[in-house]
Amino acid sequence: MRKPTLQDVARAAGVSYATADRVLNARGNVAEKSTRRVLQAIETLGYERDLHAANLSRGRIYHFRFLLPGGDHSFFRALRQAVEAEASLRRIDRIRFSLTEVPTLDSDALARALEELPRDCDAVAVVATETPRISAAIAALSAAHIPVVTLVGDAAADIRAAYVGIDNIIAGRTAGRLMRIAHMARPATDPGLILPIIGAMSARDHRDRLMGAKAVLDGSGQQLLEAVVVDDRHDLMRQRVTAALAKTPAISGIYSIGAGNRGLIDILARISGPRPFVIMHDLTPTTRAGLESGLVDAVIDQKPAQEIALAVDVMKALADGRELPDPARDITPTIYVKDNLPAALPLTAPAPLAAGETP
Amino acid sequence: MRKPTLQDVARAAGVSYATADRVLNARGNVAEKSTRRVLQAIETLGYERDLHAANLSRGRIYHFRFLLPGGDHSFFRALRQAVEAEASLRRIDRIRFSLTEVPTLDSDALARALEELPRDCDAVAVVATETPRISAAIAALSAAHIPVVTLVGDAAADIRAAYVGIDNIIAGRTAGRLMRIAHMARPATDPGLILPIIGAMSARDHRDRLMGAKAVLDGSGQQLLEAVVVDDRHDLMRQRVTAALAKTPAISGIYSIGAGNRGLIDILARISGPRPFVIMHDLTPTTRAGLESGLVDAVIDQKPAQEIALAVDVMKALADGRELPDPARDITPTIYVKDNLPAALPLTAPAPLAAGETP
DNA sequence: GAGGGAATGATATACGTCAATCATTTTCTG
DNA sequence: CAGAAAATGATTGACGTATATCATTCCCTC
Repeated sequence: MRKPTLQDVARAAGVSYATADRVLNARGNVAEKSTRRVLQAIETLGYERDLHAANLSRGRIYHFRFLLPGGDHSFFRALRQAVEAEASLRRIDRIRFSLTEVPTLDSDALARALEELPRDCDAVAVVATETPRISAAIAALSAAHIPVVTLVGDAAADIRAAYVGIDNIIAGRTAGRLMRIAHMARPATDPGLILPIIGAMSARDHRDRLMGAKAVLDGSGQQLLEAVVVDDRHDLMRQRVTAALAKTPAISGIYSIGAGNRGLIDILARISGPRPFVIMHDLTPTTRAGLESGLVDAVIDQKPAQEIALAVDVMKALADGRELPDPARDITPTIYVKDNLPAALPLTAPAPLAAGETP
Repeated sequence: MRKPTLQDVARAAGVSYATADRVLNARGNVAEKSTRRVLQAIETLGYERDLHAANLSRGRIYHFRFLLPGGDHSFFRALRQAVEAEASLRRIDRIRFSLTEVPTLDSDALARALEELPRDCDAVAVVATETPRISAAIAALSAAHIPVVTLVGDAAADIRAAYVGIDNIIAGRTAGRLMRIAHMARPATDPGLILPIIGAMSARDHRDRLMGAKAVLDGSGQQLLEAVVVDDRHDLMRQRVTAALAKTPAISGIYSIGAGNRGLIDILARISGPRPFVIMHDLTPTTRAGLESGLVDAVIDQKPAQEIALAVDVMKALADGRELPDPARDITPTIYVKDNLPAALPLTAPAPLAAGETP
């Protein structure tokens, strides 16, 4: 009862191995009748090509390229580290990675990087924004049979092969929901004031989050103040949020949509008396410390490591022409509170392997 | 710059392929000097055995056995479905699964199943409870070089090879934290009453969750009432929780620790006026509907599909004698609210493959 | 029914490893 | 130093597929 091989298929179809191979690999010069008989045999035997044997024979090594924003923002650093981690895990699967850093928030630089990308790879993953030039570059890659997976931020849906990342409107809605929960016991006469803090209004993901939060808070009674813009910078965060708190002392909730949270935590630490309910994005050393110290109440995370792992699974499936992996492993915004932070410890120590011992 | 093969290693070590093979596969009859030179060559060349070629040569097919509770509890059904899903995904990796259903909550039956388990597999995954007989059975399997991975519930940590699942104390703490957040705006004179509902006090996971919640709520002002025990049954849930609500109308929060939530949702739907803040466990059709309708405020989930996927990764790594996979993909209790529910839709439709087209 | 192109079969080599055999060389022991 | 034991080298046939070559057979057309 072992798995059928192509030999078995050929025998069952009453043709030679060579013909079965010609059908399987679409080499042409096969009579329609033979093609049908081979496909029929594949069907009835439940034949599946042994990918590992095939790749071994071809000497194939997968090559996946990542185009990720550089710079020292914690989130992108985490993404890049996740790529390194996957690289060492997947070497065994004959997968090679290339990681190119692109200037952050520079859509022309990204477009150029995509245009100049060497066509020597099996798939590309890129943190995209939606501009015509970038869309054109992605379409060109697709035309060259290099599927493009968008990561974190999406491009036009009909061009890229798949998007792996959270929906930022949903992330914003989730934050809004937590705000409602934190405010639900307040008296109707004082439902609460919520201050959103944003990196830039031009950033699509930030706008989406704000929009999502607003949608959930509408009609809840809580008033959403005008967003403070801080350019993802700690210093501007300190300045402008301090000013906002001075102007509106009754603020009962803060939703920090982008980065620069170190500045916000400094401010929170100095507040005496009741602190507002605070939600931040992305689990970084800073936000984690904020949760642990109790200055931050919730962090909404997109699990960069899992995102990269899923992206690699998707790219592999695309390269093999297989179905895309289980959507149940899809990325949804994760809520971290003080108590469900992931451990920084390994699962369990591996059993030591004696020298020369074979698995 | 292709990957070095064992031939390359042999050449570099100045020995024949046969000797290098004898070292790599610990076949014995090799001089210590040769062993050293080969290991040295492996080191300097960075040689890694090509697992796929090796398995092809051996004709090896991995065989993993799952021992999962049967019955129609949604959570265990989800676990079993996840195994089926992995089975079809991993067939390509030459992994075969066997799934045995064991009576729920019957530790003797589980122990027997473990004792009688055919020794024809490469690893076992089991939803374990901690009894001496089960521990002994697991130890026996380990002694027979069959690593055992515990799932959902752990056994003695020094016997099993790895545990894949959430920490239920942490899950309980997370629920407690959400309760605190939902109650944080209440006046000090009326901090709130919280009703825990439990399946059975004898269930370790339920006890742990309750303990975790209690730890976080201690000192918060909210009073944790005595737990109502409902045996994970809808009918008892309806009866006893109705009674509890009648007796203590001021209940402001309900923490349902186990199953039987269909009964609870029936009750909640009938409440007119302000409803208590409700937390349940495990995303099932029932709890999902509860979230969507607004009767339930939060669900704490352990992501069974991901849990199974991680367990398979772990078993594969154990079977290959490799390091265990990235702990960053570890399982932490996930908080679902109305707005961050996972989509039931696929990631993206796969590109259609022309007849006979080769990937 | 001959000629020509299309279709098919037979066969070989390679991919990297495992597992085995057999001949040969080295090392050890008394 | 002989003889035995240990170590090594050389080689071979799997595993399932890819890819290529060459000879043969089939079918269509004129």
